[in-house]
Amino acid sequence: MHHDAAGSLGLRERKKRRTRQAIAAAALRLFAERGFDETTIADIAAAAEVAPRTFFSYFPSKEDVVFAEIDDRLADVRERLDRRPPGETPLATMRRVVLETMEALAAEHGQFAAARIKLMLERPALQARALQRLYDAEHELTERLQTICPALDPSDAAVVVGATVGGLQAAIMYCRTHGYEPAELNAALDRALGIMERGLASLPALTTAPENGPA
Amino acid sequence: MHHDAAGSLGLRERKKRRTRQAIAAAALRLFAERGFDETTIADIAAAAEVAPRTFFSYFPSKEDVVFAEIDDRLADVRERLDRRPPGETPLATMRRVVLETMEALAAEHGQFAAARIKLMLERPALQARALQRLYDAEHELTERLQTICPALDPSDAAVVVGATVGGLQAAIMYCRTHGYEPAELNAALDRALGIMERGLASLPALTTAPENGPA
DNA sequence: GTAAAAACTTGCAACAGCTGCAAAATTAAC
DNA sequence: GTTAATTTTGCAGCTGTTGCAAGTTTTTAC
Repeated sequence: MHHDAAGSLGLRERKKRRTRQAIAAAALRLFAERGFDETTIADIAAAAEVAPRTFFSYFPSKEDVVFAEIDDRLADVRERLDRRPPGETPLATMRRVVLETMEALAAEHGQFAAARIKLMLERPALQARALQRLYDAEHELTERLQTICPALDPSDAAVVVGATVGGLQAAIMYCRTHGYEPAELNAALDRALGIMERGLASLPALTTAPENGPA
Repeated sequence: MHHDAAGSLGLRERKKRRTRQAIAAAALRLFAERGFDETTIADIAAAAEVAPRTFFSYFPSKEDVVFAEIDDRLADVRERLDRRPPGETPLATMRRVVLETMEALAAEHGQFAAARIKLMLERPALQARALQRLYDAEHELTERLQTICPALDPSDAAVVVGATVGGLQAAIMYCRTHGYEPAELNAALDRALGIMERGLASLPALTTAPENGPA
């Protein structure tokens, strides 16, 4: 090797990385400008200066390009899980990771994050894809929880993760669709975690028979 | 009108209903026989004895035909929710509806139910679609919960439904992928409901710091 | 430094899902 | 039985997606 400049990455890898990012950036920009359906693969390829055929060697489908960066986020979550100090209870770990991740997301100010959300809310196909990714992530979390808590019944572990992810997701979507500020979102998440830790039976409204007779 | 035979349904409606069912049945049969991707719209249309173009006036996409009957199931759930006796607490309603629905599903023996599940597990696109339907159903459930419990905070209602649906879904999927019998599934659901009612903190494994130092 | 090998890009052709449109067939209404 | 409304159908066309066979670029070996 000659120089090995640019941090231990061969020319090939660097170029691929740049191309991938160029395609993703072009795609998200065009999606934001004209909409998802109104943008063709040919448009994206032209804007990224590659051949249309090349698009599919970087992303398996037009939908996948929307989630290009999300895998990096998942890596962050994994890292936060690994950073668990000895003595921290699993529940505390959960709470910490959730709040840290939200903080990181808010701080990041991702230019594309907002666009992605908007796209997802508009295009059912994208929403479906996002839900599936979340579902896949659930599996990984369940496995991790089992590793941390060998004493926990495997089916219970699945339930714990499913309920937690489902509850948090509902809280986040509620806040989003109701124009909450980040601070309010954090409060809502904290509240949601509390409900799930203490149980639904801790909500008086759920254990009291409501008046349901009409006048 | 001459007779008004066949229960207050015009010839037109009856025919449409039959056509719709014919298409769905042909599609599910072919999917089961050769697989989803290996079956074309033309195949389905031929088997159902309609023109290919007609398929799309009954179902918006090839994927949607897989979920043809599911809307009827949802109607059942709605009815069960309405059948709430006065004095029943919301938590009890939840528990009752879940268990009744599972019983109905098990009793039904749907020939297509198993095939549908298999398809969903194989085809990511179908799994995504199913998750989205579940997500949409969550919204409706949240609205209903709010109607029943005006005292409940709207964001809390979303969390309650999200956590419940997420937890139950996780339990069901766990049982399915681990070859549980219907009886075991019921037990698992009961257990899951208990966890969510009493809270995650009621699981000792989650509130005890595990040993995490290696040897 | 050059030549061979490996990896990546590209163009071409083709298939399948899906849509709009207008003609043909069917059902309903009078 | 005639007319109006609705449904089915065929057609033409676009887009996403894939396989294949060049052509190009980067890497590796000498």
